[in-house]
Amino acid sequence: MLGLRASADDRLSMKPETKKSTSTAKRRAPRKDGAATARRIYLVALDLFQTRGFAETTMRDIARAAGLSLGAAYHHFASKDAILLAYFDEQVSAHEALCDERLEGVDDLRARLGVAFETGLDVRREGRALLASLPRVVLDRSSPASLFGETASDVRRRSIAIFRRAIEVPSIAEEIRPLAATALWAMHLGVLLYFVSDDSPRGARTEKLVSELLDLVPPLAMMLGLPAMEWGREKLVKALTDAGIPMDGGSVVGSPTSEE
Amino acid sequence: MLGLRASADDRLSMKPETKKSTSTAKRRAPRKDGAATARRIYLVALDLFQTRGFAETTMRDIARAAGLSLGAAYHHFASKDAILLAYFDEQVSAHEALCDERLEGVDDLRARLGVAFETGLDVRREGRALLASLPRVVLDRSSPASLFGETASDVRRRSIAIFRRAIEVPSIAEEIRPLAATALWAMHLGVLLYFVSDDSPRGARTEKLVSELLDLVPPLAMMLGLPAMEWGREKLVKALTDAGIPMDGGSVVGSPTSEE
DNA sequence: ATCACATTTTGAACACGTTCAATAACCTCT
DNA sequence: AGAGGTTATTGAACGTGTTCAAAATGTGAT
Repeated sequence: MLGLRASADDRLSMKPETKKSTSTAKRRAPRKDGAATARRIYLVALDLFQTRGFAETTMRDIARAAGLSLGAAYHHFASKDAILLAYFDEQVSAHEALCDERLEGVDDLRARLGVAFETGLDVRREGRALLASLPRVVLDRSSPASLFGETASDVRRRSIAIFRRAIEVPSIAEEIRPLAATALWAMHLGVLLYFVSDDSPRGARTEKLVSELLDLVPPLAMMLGLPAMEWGREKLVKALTDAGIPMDGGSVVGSPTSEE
Repeated sequence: MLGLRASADDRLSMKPETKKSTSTAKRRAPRKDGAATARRIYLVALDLFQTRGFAETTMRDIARAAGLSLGAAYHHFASKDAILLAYFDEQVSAHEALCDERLEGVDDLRARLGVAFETGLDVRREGRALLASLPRVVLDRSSPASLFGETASDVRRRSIAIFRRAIEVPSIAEEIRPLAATALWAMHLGVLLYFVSDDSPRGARTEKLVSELLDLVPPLAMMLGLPAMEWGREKLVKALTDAGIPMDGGSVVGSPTSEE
């Protein structure tokens, strides 16, 4: 009902000690149905999240609905946030797949951007309401299950990579692609933020906004590609790299020291 | 020790029912020291936040340190977030005052931008670590004490207004000032995000980043002011206003309906 | 002084996310 | 079959933010 795919299973369990017994060559068969239970919890939880909202759903509700005890639920998911995180992760996977598929054979920059953004919305349309809880999970450094640090920079990286592939056209110079991809990703985040509170039929309002904003990108890119702009381009890239902000999605705010 | 000013007192109590007895002309003298107690809680709380961190400080700690019971603390502040919010509010006030003061007599655009950004950092330098809790409070819609909706759009509005005043120079056309101010404010937010994890001496790294980024703004503004850019400007402004995103800070993500 | 009233304070309670030691179920190797 | 070890599950507990009815404390008018 939510478009989950089996490939997401290995990302469902986020407990660190899960992969510890790989010392010798012994392969231990998955016991009874550990992954299956995790998946059941996951599905039940998402259903509750969508119905009542994230904050209004308690871990006890989830455990009860999944037919487990509270402690058992915590055995499969390190935290409540981790369940949500798995969902966002899965959405990014879906976005990756759908976007790459529809990008096939499309050459025009504007069209490619349209695909990247449209598929991003398509994938999240059903779980739109749930998206409102994203900021808390994504931006809160203190929460251990939260990204921003390393725990799930993976999601960020992959999400940026989607836009990087979308702009792989001759009209966009190689050297500004990382920067452009990150900029588009940021724009995409802003669009999603708007998407959350857009109650027009199927998010039509957001679609229109995206369409008009994207119309501006190719001309802008063409301008920035002009030789007269070289000074600005170089200075911008230098300023950001000097500050330790890599443009490959490794770290968004780039803490100069602690990141390794 | 934190640069608090008396003018912030009226923003300290965020409970709605506080101002209800203004029916007749009777003026009831402030009882004993309601505001004073609130201020004591506020100061003690900030001290604890700075020392141990926001998440690690409990409301019970705050109440004990202020010599009150837990319930009494909640009488003065609706939530833990509300205390933090009061602090951010106060920082914006300090930014307003300091920036307007130093802006006096400065005409050059680049210099004015420098003042606006530098004072923004100056004001927050002491409480830098505490700033890390901002995203949670600012972006979480579910929390009642949190902005994003109406509760504290005031802070946002005033913060944007600072940058609006900074760009009131002839070289910036009237009609793009709202847009430019909001863009600068967003940039300022990004800078603050970087500031939080910058552990160079006094945030020197952030200073440098700001300086290099600001160098790019005047040329960019000049370019955007060119007649050839009119199409893009108009289209951008139209797209954003069509989407219900006002450029005066009323609502950042612009929920098309519920906002009134 | 006394009454009525608003504010302040208290202490106990609630629901929540999370942790933990103990126990049960199961697999693999001998 | 049994031993050793790993995983799954349980139920109780902890500490947290927040709420609430009741009591205390003051203020203004009678």
